[in-house]
Amino acid sequence: MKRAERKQRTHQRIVNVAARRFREEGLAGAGVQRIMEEAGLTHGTFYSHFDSKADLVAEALVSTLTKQRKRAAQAIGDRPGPEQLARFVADYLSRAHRDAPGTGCPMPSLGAEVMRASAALRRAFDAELRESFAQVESAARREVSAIDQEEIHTRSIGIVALCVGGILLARAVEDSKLSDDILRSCRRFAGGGAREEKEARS
Amino acid sequence: MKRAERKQRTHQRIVNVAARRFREEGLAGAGVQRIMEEAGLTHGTFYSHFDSKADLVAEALVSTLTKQRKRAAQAIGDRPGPEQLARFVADYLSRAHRDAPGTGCPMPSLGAEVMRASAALRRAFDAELRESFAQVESAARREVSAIDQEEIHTRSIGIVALCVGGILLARAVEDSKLSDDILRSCRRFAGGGAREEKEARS
DNA sequence: TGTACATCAGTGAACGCGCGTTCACTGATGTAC
DNA sequence: TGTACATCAGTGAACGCGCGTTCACTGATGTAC
Repeated sequence: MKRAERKQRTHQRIVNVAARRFREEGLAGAGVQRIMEEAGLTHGTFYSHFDSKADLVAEALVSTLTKQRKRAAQAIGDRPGPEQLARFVADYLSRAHRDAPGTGCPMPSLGAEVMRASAALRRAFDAELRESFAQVESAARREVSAIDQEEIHTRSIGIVALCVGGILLARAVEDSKLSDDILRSCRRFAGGGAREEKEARS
Repeated sequence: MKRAERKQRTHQRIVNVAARRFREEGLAGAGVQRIMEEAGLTHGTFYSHFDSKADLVAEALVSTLTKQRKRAAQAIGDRPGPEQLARFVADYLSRAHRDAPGTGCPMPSLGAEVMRASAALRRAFDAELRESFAQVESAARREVSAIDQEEIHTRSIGIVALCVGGILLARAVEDSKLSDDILRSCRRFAGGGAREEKEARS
């Protein structure tokens, strides 16, 4: 079974390269040939690993969203307490995250292309997004003392949208002072003001 | 001077078609040839109107951001009062806006591509975004009674980011119930809960 | 254990296509006398 | 006012390029006897 093992490793290598390049250059901007080249292969063998580029996109997208949740879980930490949500927000809306689209959350960088993609890809995105909402919701449940379940739900989705929009805008502008201002304002608006100077991702 | 006038009208027609198609299909997805075809012209004459596709992109982007502010101004209305911000949010985070990317705000649909674009385009985006922040800020100034200037600034940027992220996510998911939930939650999170059932864009 | 064979991950050339861009041209429009 | 000419918005064919995809092949790896 060594052959299958090696193939699987190659497969994963392609997915990893693609996941980074898609986030950096967009789904349309990152081509099969250059992804394969960076993975140390000729583009001919691509189709022995994937049926089509769309398959690679789907696998890479799910992979990055899963990794993003792992990263968020690390930022939130395992100590329960009122600061869990604030830590998530501080990590997500950090300068480090803004400056590294290739290793960050795929929602700001690929969301618009997902919106134009096939129903199948959007369904996959759906499922992943629900997981992310649930993750934030469970952190929110321990955050502010006296809010009801519905408000926790509302607040969790709102914070995720705020984070995604904040990173998107902070990356799109040219002036770095404006960009920093966007990050800072979004962190405060999310209620993470108390920890705003602590940026987990350095 | 009739010739110049006619040319200018043609020029504007191209920009209008492009502005819609860019938002619908992305900057990379909308090609010069099909834009020209839809404007009722052959693609050959494109370069008597623009130096390059990048020029068209810049002009279309500025045009749509300006129009977006006009639309927002209309939604906010001219009556001063505490509901101005809520009206902006209700209009922006409406199902109608979500379902019509081609005529809506370009930030959710094109933000990620702007982030990868030239410094020149990002500077143009910069300037437009500042105007949009200022518009929301002036509405926010009349909204909640006792908040200081800095909080108004923070809140305005936060609300814009929330709106952009909310529309982005609401468009990307496949399940319409989840999408509606995202819009509703973001409206409430923005503090626009009181008016949430009133969707200005029908 | 040694050899002959089958497998299949990876190679490299080629495909049709649409992209952004160029350019020699046409012919209606507006101007000059 | 009528005519001859210049202008230039728009035409249509062509360019080189990189895209996603296909396919006949090679040669190292693992298996069977």
